[in-house]
Amino acid sequence: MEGPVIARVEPLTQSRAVRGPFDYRIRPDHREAVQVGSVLRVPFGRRRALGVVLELSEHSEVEPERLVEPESVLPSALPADLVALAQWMADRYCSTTARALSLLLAPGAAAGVKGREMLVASLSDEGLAALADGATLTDRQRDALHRLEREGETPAVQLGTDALRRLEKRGLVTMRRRVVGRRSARPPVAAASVSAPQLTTQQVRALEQILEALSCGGGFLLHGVTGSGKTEVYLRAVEAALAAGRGAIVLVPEIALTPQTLQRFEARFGDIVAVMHSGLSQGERHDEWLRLRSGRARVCVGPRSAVFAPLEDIGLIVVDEEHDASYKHEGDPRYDARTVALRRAQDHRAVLVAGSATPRPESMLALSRLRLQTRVDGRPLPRVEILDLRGLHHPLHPQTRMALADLRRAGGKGIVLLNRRGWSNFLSCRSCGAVWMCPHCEVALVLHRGRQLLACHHCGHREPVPSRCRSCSSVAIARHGAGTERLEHELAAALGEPGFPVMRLDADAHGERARARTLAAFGAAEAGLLVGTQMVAKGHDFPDVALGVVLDADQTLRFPDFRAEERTFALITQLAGRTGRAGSAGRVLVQTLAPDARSIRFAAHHDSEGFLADELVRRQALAYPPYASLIRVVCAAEDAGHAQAIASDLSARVAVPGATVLGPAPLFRLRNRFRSQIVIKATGPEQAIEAVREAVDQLAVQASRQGVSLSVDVDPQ
DNA sequence: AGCACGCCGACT
DNA sequence: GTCGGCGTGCTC
Repeated sequence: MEGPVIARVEPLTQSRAVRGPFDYRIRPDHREAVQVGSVLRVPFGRRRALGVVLELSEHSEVEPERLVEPESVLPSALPADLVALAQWMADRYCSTTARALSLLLAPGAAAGVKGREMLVASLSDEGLAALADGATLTDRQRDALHRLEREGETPAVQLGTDALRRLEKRGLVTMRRRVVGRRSARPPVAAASVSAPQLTTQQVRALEQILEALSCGGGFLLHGVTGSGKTEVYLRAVEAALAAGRGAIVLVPEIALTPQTLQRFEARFGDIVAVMHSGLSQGERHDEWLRLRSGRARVCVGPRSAVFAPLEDIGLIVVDEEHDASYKHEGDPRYDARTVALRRAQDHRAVLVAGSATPRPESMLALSRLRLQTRVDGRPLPRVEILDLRGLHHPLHPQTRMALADLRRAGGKGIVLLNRRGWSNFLSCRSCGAVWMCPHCEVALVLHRGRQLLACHHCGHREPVPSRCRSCSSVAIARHGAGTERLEHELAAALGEPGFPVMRLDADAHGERARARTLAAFGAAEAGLLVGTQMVAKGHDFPDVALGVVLDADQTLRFPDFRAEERTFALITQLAGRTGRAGSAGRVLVQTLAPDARSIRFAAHHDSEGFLADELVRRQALAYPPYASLIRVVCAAEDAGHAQAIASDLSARVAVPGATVLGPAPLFRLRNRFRSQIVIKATGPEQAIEAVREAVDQLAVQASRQGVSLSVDVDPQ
């Protein structure tokens, strides 16, 4: 018996119109290497493509003369369970197997990233003899040989490559290239060597339930106020999973600014942790992936893509800050890492623990809840005051101004949150009224004064700041609205002084490094203000923040979306969670034009219980998630008619019992493409997903020929 | 006849 | 996504 000779291969094309699998005959010399999950280079049409083996078989339906052989087998094959996961994702998110597989491949596998090689030297027999018989050697050469004798094979750079090269010529050392891991080895840390803090009663109770489920699987929502010690519960649960000989995945939101969580895992578990973060190069990611695949690392900490960590046996999956929007992938397939985590946990009979201070209604319904109601340091929650901004013409409420002045006088720290970047929202001409718009999108350009440009926040278009109006040549240009840049400027002018710095943190603040520096500076400062977008409310733990201010709480509320309330509640609650100090509770001010909005009221009372109960009632009454599923399909094309036509065709095809189809409705033009959207609301998601998948598959060829791209979003955010 | 273009199917 | 084959219709 020579084993299977046919490989069913999915070619990794991005096109919806190309569907595999395609059969290939496996060469005898490839038979051992080719497994389910193997990545092959295959002839495909008159081109070559990468493909992933979905299945092995003895037979093929294809006529033998048409079968060809793969050219090569790439290293870093995908584990079989991830191949199955990709196929499930393709179905669930109405995408293609090839696109899903591309997301799960080892980082850089497609680009041919390999292990990094390093020149290493070792002592030859002649070299050993030379040391003994006192051959002519320079001091440097003698040192090098002695070290090689003591330590064996050593990286050449440590001994001086030039000296070694001469020794090599004389035959005293041998040099070769060796594949090495890119990340500097971290010291293994014994679990006991890092002192773990004493757990609170509630932490103990939560942990007990999680540990009990480790043998059979289960899903938990760890609902705990900020500072209630959720991370310590995760750490203990991971420890237990490791002790049971299994692995763990810890998902964290995509904020490169919170290395704290990563560091706690590394400090507790040492080199058994693979950390995926945005600071790693592609090669480093690849090496971390290999460490997981080979079992050298058994814990993976990282953002949403870490849910695809190639672990053999997963005992636990943690989703930290489970309400965070970054768990939703914005490319195709538009997967939700929380949903995928649940699926993977089921596959591996693992426990899922989703933690948050502001959980989603979805998780309330789907998971069993564990509560952490007290903070580990006993700190009380801050007083939250709602400031009615109606009828006021100044962007700062008098009480806000007073509070800021008091803060400066007392020498404390404060965070001011404004969810709007830039200097001014939009510019208009005072004489003819023309508004500066993005040439590619139907949105106004935002003024960035510091960078001296107008920018489109949707497509990235930028242009110089105008000195006169394009249509009427007037030089009178009005700047409307204020963003974080202007706010920082004005607060610095009004309050800033050497002992009271005003800093800004938003997506504009040049690069991750600069942001990390800003955070470090604010963390270390005795007093001062941190001004920024929602970024400032996420994940960072600064001690001693006495005042938190939300300048425009309605900004998220005005968003035309059924999750607007949830987002607003979360934003205020997260900021409140960051406010307060050991001695005093701190204070949070919420400026709003809608002081009676439910989300704002509940947040002011720290009542996530009440908010969730109320929100669930509302969702049920309106038949919104989690009581129904939404599927959004966007058709985009340079030709408005084509986009509209495909959308209409789609909406006619997806009508299934139990589903309501809304639209097609036009969306604003984006990146030079007109867009038309339909939304399907269904009580039973499976049927609706299947209907959409079929309709999209049928229309895929026609759409691509008309230059229409289809984007399906199951459970949109 | 020669060719540009659009449509359509194939890709193992 | 990309290619080639094929039909149509225009031009030399």
